[in-house]
Amino acid sequence: MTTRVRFAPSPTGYLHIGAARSALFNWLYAKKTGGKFLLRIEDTDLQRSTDESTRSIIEGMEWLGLTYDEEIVFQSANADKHRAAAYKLLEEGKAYRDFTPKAERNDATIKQGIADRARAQSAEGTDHRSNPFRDLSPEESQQRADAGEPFAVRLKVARDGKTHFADQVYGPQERDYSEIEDLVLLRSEGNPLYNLSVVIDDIEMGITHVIRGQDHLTNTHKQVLIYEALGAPVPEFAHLPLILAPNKGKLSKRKHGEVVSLTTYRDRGFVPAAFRNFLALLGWAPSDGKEVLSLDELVQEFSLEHIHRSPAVFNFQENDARHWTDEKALWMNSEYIRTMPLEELLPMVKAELRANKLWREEYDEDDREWLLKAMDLIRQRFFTLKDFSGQGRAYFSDDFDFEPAAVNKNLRKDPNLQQLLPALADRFDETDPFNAETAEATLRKFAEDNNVKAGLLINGSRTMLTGQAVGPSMFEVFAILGQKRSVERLRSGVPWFDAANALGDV
RNA sequence: GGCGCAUUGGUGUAGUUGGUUAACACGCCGCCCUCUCAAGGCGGAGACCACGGGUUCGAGUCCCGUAUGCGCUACCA
Repeated sequence: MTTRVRFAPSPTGYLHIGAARSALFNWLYAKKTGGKFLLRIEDTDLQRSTDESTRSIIEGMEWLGLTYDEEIVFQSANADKHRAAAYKLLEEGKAYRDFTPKAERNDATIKQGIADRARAQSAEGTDHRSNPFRDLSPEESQQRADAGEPFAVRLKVARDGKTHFADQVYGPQERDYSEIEDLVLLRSEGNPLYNLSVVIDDIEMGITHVIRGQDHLTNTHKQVLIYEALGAPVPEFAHLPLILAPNKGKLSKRKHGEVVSLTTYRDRGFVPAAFRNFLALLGWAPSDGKEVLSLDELVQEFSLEHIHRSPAVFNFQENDARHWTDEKALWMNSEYIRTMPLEELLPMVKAELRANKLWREEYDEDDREWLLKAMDLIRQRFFTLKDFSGQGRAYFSDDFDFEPAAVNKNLRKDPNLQQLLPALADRFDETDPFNAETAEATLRKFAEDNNVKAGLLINGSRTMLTGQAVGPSMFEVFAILGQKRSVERLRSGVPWFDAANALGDV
């Protein structure tokens, strides 16, 4: 039997990184076992579901390279089947009509309400089987329904016994029936509830392995009960440890904002493969400890057995721009940027330059080689794709900013540079051919002639040519920027030496 | 309130059948390299393996208890 797994998000917001990880693990498992990976949008909550959210989920998965194998299933389209299943159980006496009037619940105090009710029930001595309608005769139940009295349909959970299932991650699980209420299958308005819908859809889609967040672990017992009532085979389950915020609390948009949204990583210059790689390491690790893994390696190494049982903390620091997300994610991204094949990096750099009006059509043709060399030179110290248009701007445009600190440190510090740099420009102008080696020879000779340290000229040049205090080897920079631009920029710096024009004492 | 799950350095993890100086990665610090910053190389700080009891010659690994965190407990998903 080929394995069939699914990712089943509800489209009530952006794609959460925890959900993205679930999608990834399902996808990896499907590939690993040669099975199918399906996508189901759980849009039964029509109030909260939006098309925009559905689009963002699909986009996010595309970005991560998680392709699904069959048509997307929209859960709302299956409501009739869910209802039919509930009615079938009703007919068979495995479910019953509950005519208790629907109680209004307040989302904000729901947890407290649950605890309060539990306490009250325990004081009264009532239990999960105390519903007065549980044992109503079929005839009377039918009569009241025919008379138009509203009712919910509840599963009739047996008084004695236990449910069992073997979770692939958490091991054998069992739960006494007495702990499980007669769960509602159908609301009084006739709409199916989550636990029913998932089960029916999973049966319908032929799902063999349900891989999802640990928050569903205890609900699984209820679902097992539904499978059994329906006489359907129960799939394998594998629950994934949750991803927590640094304070070990729940990672949520309301509290933590955009760090939890997958699209943030796309928008802030992550390489999809890097983020995917990072995500794979949250709650899972390959047996050999190797952490930088290609997609193929990920598929090869992936196994449910190596999934952790304890929750993983997504380690970012709020209100700290430098550590806005997990440092390991940032490191992983830089690792990919500086080591991945240039040809693969190129389209991403192109998109980034384009978005900032730094792209020139020649980069696709005559200047393609130049672009690849420039990328290779500057990517060594970049962390995100954004750096190509940010720190890297001076390589693609003459219109770039000077960092005040760099100007102070490398230019204003020594007034002699005011004459030295233009003079160096004159030497460069006569250097032929002009390349990294000749630029170095020229500069060092010039330094000697003028009895100054080469470092002074090198650092001054760096700031003149790139606006920055840090960057690649300067001779490589001269070479990549070329003779003309190097000379121009060395000559153009008069204002920086003027104290009145100071950028402020940084 | 009940039930469940978890607990190895700041973070991610390895440590699958009890015997290790508790390993690796990120981060942090230092040195080398050097025109700067990275990268790279080398080294370092940082964990009484949540706590308390057992079992055992021996426990991060097994058992019991406690604490803490999280989850579920809903006519939410």
